[in-house]
Amino acid sequence: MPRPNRTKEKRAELMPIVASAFSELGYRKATTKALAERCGVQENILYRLWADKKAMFVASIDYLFESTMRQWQTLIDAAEADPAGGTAAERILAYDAAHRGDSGFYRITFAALSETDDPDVRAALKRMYSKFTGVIESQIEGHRGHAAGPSRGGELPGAAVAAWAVLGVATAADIGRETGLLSAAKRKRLVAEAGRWLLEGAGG
Amino acid sequence: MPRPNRTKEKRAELMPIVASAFSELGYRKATTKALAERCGVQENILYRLWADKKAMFVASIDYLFESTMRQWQTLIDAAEADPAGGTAAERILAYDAAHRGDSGFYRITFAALSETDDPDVRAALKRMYSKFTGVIESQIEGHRGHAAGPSRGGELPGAAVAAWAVLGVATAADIGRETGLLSAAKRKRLVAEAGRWLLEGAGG
DNA sequence: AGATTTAGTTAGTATTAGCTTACACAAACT
DNA sequence: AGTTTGTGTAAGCTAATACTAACTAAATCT
Repeated sequence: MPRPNRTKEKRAELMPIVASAFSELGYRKATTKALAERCGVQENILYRLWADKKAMFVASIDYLFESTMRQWQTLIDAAEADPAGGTAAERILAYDAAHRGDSGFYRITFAALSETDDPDVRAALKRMYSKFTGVIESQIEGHRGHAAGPSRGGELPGAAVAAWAVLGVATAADIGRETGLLSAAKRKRLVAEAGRWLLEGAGG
Repeated sequence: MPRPNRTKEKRAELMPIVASAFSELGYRKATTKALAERCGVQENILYRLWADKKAMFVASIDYLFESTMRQWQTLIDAAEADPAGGTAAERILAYDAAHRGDSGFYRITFAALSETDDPDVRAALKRMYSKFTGVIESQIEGHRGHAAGPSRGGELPGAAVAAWAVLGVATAADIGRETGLLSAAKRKRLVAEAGRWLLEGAGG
């Protein structure tokens, strides 16, 4: 029988390019023509890999989320291997404070958030934020359980609330970056300080 | 001489309709046709009031921001008139916790945040967030200065950081609403708890 | 009334968007 | 070799979008 199907590989090859195009351009300006050009293929090809433009966008959301999760997982693994270097929550927070927004991932979330009347986009976003806050929440719980130091006990917001708040603070950093209102140093302080504050209510 | 120019009045009349259209539909789906239909006029007319679609969008951003500020101002005035009922910061927080997102204002900010490669849109956003965080910051300072109760002093994040964090938490509430991941009650808790926490580090 | 500017209506244009068709070539199999 | 399926290239199609032009009617003035 005939030549083998390389669709999956091709999709994997173009996915990062498509995702970064959506990140940089937003949904509207990431025209199918622009996407194809960046991929160095004809528009045609993209339509053999994904049903339509929206599918390319949704796939980009999933892809970028999973990239982030892989990154986090290495930090979680590192924390497990070497507990003395801080909890996973602390490491993620520190990493995020230093690199928040570097990937431009947040830009795609803004694009998605203004396309939420589409059920597929909304579903992808929901998936993403649900998993994100879930992971953050369990990391916060893990941190509060295992970390020494002055706990503020009952006064602390619940882990679920704190998780959403942490996510919000990170988003604020993104907005500060996007508008040019917050320098890299200030963004770092924002994520680190407010994040730590929400994590355990202590000044570090 | 000839008939008087009603341009300003007409603009003021249509502005809320245009703004709500952008809020509901996002930039992309708020076509000039759709905008005109909602306004009950021909597209033509809109182009006599604003230079182009982008100008309508930017005007909407400014308009919605100013609406919010007027709302806040009444709370600030009320706090000044009756200090016993809580500081302005507390009132704004409480109000926001209860009504966050009702206006759909946040939807336009998401749309704007994915159009930031346009200098005019970026400038409008920058203006908006700059004023917002400025007001929040001064309210936080006012609160910390005047409020009684257990202060956590040096451990608190600076007012500027706290202002951005509060804004972020509010945005997280918007995301939770938009994705359907946070119920009204949970959003309220999020804004109230995390907000209060960031405001003064006390459990209320 | 007549001049002059605004307001409303209708129609239209140029471009571009997303998406498809058609066809030649390449690679795997029997 | 021949068949079959996958891949690449080129062109094109339809619908919609942002934006304009042309014209009529209505106000306000002298």
